[in-house]
Amino acid sequence: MDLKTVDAGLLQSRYRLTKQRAAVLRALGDGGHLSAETILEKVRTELPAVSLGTIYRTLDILRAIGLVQIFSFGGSAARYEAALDKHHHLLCTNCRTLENVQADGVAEIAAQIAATKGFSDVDYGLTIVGRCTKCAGKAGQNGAN
Amino acid sequence: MDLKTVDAGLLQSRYRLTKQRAAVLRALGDGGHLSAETILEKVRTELPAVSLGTIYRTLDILRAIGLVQIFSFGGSAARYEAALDKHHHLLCTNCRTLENVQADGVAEIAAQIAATKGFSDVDYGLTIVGRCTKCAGKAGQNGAN
DNA sequence: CTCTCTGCAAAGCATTTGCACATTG
DNA sequence: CAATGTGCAAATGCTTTGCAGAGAG
Repeated sequence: MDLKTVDAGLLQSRYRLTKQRAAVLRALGDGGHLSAETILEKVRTELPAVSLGTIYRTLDILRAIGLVQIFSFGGSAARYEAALDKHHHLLCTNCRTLENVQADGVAEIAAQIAATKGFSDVDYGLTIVGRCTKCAGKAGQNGAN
Repeated sequence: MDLKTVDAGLLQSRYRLTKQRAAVLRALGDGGHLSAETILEKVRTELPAVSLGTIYRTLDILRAIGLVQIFSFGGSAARYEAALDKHHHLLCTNCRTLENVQADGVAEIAAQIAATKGFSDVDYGLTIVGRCTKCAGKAGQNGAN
């Protein structure tokens, strides 16, 4: 993630650019899908006193500005990622690994449905779940929303 | 939902057919997207002593058998519905109303991506979020996973 | 200087679980 | 009967919040 964009995003907003916020964005810069807890650990390597509350508050702000995207799936902790390109998610229900994928055509389908129903300010997300190659044996879970 | 299917589903499984489980399925029969709490209220009209723990345990079993589908989105309580046809979800981020929609072409897209990545036992779900006609003014949320 | 942010600790909710008793097959 | 399910209540895990002091602009 481009730090100029990051700082600009915060500065242009009504929010202040603090070292905690910059650190959270830096933690997400590597492109992973991180839980709040994991982000806390990463941020604490530079700022040992940060609290989990601040992480959550920061992530919420960054989401509001559009710099961060949340992925939450059934029960366990939500995962956060830098909002770069539009993409979809491929989740292994066994090892819970999450991967980004591109999917042509979904945008049109979603836009068309939304238009039919009179929705505005539309966003959409396709989540594909299953067993990844490494987890190909084992008991199965159901449902992808 | 067809009760013959329901009972058969439970009987064919290794699970017992208790009055609580039948009642939960009946509560979902009307086709709504219900929270565990709402299901509890409905079930208590016939079985006043049922506990929330039992509702959750039952829903989990019914999901495992494939009779029930979960929809969970960012933070708030999950919603459960009878698993009838394959469909997708249209969610108003303001009033949180949830509607089922059909979407041609998504199955193929998802199957193709899953195949490329070597996934097995695949399921997928498209969630479209936005502001419904009734909520067309107001501040906006972000992200659809 | 003023207003916003942070750390801390406590609270909040949704969901899960241990245990003794009730029920099913 | 033996195995499984249930109610109750306590526990858990993730996330949010109130407050007093610290920091940004």
